[in-house]
Amino acid sequence: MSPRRAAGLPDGDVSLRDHLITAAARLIAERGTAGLTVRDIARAAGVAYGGLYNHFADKEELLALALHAHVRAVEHDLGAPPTDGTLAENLRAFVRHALAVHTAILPAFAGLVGNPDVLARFDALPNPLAGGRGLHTALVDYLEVERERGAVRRDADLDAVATLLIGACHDLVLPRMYRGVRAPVEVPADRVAALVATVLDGITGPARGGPPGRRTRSR
Amino acid sequence: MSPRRAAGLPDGDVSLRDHLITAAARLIAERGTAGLTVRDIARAAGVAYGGLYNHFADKEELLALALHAHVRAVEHDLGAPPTDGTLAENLRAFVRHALAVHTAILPAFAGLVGNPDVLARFDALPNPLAGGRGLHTALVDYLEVERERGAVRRDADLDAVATLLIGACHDLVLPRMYRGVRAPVEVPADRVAALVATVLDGITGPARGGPPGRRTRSR
Amino acid sequence: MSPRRAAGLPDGDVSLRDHLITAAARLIAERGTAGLTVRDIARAAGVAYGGLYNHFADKEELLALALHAHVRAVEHDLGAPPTDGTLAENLRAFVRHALAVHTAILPAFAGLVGNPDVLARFDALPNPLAGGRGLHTALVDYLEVERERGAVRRDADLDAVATLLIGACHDLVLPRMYRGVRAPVEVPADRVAALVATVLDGITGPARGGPPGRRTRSR
Amino acid sequence: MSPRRAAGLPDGDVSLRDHLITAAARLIAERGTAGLTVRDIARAAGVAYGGLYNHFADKEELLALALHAHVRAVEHDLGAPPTDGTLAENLRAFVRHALAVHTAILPAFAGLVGNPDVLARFDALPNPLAGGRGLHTALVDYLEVERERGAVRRDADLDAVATLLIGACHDLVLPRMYRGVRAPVEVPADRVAALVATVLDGITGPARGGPPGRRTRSR
DNA sequence: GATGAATGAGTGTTCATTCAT
DNA sequence: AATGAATGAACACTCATTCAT
Repeated sequence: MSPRRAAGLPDGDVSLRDHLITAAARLIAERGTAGLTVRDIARAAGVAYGGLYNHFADKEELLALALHAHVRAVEHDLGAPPTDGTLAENLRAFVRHALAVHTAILPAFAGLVGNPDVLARFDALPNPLAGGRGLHTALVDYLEVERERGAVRRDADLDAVATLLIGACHDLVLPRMYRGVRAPVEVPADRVAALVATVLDGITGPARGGPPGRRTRSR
Repeated sequence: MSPRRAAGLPDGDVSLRDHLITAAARLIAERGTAGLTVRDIARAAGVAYGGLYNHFADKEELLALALHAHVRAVEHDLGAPPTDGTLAENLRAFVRHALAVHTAILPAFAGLVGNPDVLARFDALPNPLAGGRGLHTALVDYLEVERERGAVRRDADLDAVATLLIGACHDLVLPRMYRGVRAPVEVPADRVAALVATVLDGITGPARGGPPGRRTRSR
Repeated sequence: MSPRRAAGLPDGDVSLRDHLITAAARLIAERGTAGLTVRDIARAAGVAYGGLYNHFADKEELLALALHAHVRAVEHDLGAPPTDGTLAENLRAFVRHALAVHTAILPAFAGLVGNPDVLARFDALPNPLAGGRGLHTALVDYLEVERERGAVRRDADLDAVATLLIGACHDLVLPRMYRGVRAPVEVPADRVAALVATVLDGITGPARGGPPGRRTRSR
Repeated sequence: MSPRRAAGLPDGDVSLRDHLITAAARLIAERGTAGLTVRDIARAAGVAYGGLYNHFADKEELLALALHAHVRAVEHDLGAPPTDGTLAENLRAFVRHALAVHTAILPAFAGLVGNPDVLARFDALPNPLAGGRGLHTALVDYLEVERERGAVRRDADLDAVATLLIGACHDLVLPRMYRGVRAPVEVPADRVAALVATVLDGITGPARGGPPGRRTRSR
């Protein structure tokens, strides 16, 4: 006599625990974490909400795990940005990648500010992004390869580059999030190119080669 | 002839309306906007919560105004970053300024994701940052002056610079916020310098002058 | 030094007390008593709501007086039904009159069920309808005159007639009120005629003179 | 397998939903609908108020159902008026029945003026009175039978008769309701008889047979 | 007397969590 | 183990009434 199987459980070897995490992650992807209730999650999973507490200490634990699953799902869906082009091409692809990642992920995190519980538990899990390394480290690693190849100056601060480029993605995504927009960011190609060109060429000294970045636009 | 004075009102020429906004702004500074209730605000103001509705249409209106007041208070406390040094010095000061601003302000905004009402009303108020121009525009404006002076290349994309530097501040502040840390960010001076140097000098081409940025650190 | 004059008080020799009663009566006429607040009344009077308590013990007292004023206003506006036609004509006019009175008055009373205070105080005031006699007594009085003239049988129970005809008006008005309709009842003339004819002629015995009442309609 | 049982639930096969409806109906019977709160209802049911929302969309839905239950209970308790006597006897019984029905039911409905929601939802339910037909239709139907039998004149307006008799019940009950009296109306038998006699015999023409109605009384 | 801001009990409703079944 | 009704603290908001001015 095995115990009863939950109603909404799909066939196959899936535990209710994993099923709930998956369902919650899907909801997070669709609506962010703000205003998510345990009833919502159980309904999305096709399962009774009380049983949730057989598998998780509380809502926070489930959310932390679902958040993790969501981030992994986003990474899986987006794949890794290509590294087989020129340095500039690769960085532009990386920026587009990071924009997509942040669009998908920030609403999930933002809903949890003031819920340090969930975020603390999330931190205890391995950083899921870029194979456990995080976008930042992934970018630094890539740049190190380029530096070995001589494409990047020896004295370049690769950590700063990562902070600048990934930060720029935050800056482009955040205002949309505040307005509740969930659609993917449509950053024009020339904006992405300008970010990369600025980091590659700097803004001082004699004019550099390559197509010039656009002139200043007022926001 | 005048109506009764609220119990918790400080001495002096302060309306309850302003007192409530101030109290709410203080709470926002201390705890962010997440989970803030009208009773919390009234208690912090030492005042009955019902009276709030004599002065504001609803909680959202008060929050939008308090958010505005909070941002203004932050800006007032921090002052404007200096612009009388070298380009690099000024940009480093700006980055430190933006870091402080974001540390103080992001938790307030992040708690409002999924509450587009408040943000919409906030948007209807004049942008309080940098004399109504916002940090981004302020930075672009400053850089335009430097470009006029010839300190910045003519083809530099100043909008991209602003996005990169302000974005970097987001990137440095966000992880702390997720951990619920409210203390000011302590970004080492050399990290700030590296960000600015990267933007000024780029990372390709022959080595530039000035003190070299630190070599790559893994996070 | 006379005391200050209330802001919204019209010119002339009107006390704030009367002004408030009038304003409240007007609101009752427009919206019934359900959901009426002291703020509504004071705003309608253009006067501070606190001062209300200088003139009335509480909201209930004001409502009772306003109700009374409203009923008197309705009676004044509608005038007395004519009594110079035939018996049937006069009764039809009376029914139309009573329908108008009830349309105007029932919403005021219905909103007060479960507020016995107000109704008790209203009862303590003289019955305003039909010169203090009420519709019922007015109708009985009129019928007594007709009986003296021989138009009505000696053994007729005039009290019963009044209850039947006035009651019929209730029955026609009530369902509309439940649906929140405030527009005047549009009872077709033949329905009014049928009510009067039924009371005059009865429904048994040999056919009577006069135009026959309509046949049964299913409602 | 089954969920927990509510604390205040009586033994036997009763769902909390039905229990709440019953409790609310009892409260309506005792106090009318005016001023009824969800907490009142839950307390009367011996149950936590939050659970109400597991079974009803909102207070209005519960009230509409409770109102319906109340009306059905009243009808059930009173039974159907007999129709096996003479025409006059049957009508007198009907009037007594309608008086009892209105005494029990009017306070419930009157408390809902200005709450059209509840009444709209009540209307969507089948009319519970007289087997779904309503008192008015029931009376008309009965009178049609009598007309077939020749006890009522062919040209009688049966709809008018129903409006007069049922309206008279309103008229007798309403003033008591305004005074908050909830006890059954004690209308003397001769008053009921006079109403019926008036409708049957009219008040004009030669004296009719049967015991004469009482002479006029001033109220 | 007049003012209207201040007060706080009370309202309908939500939702994480418990627990009898 | 799974169920979902039951629970009640918490929420935003209303409004009759008070009272310093």
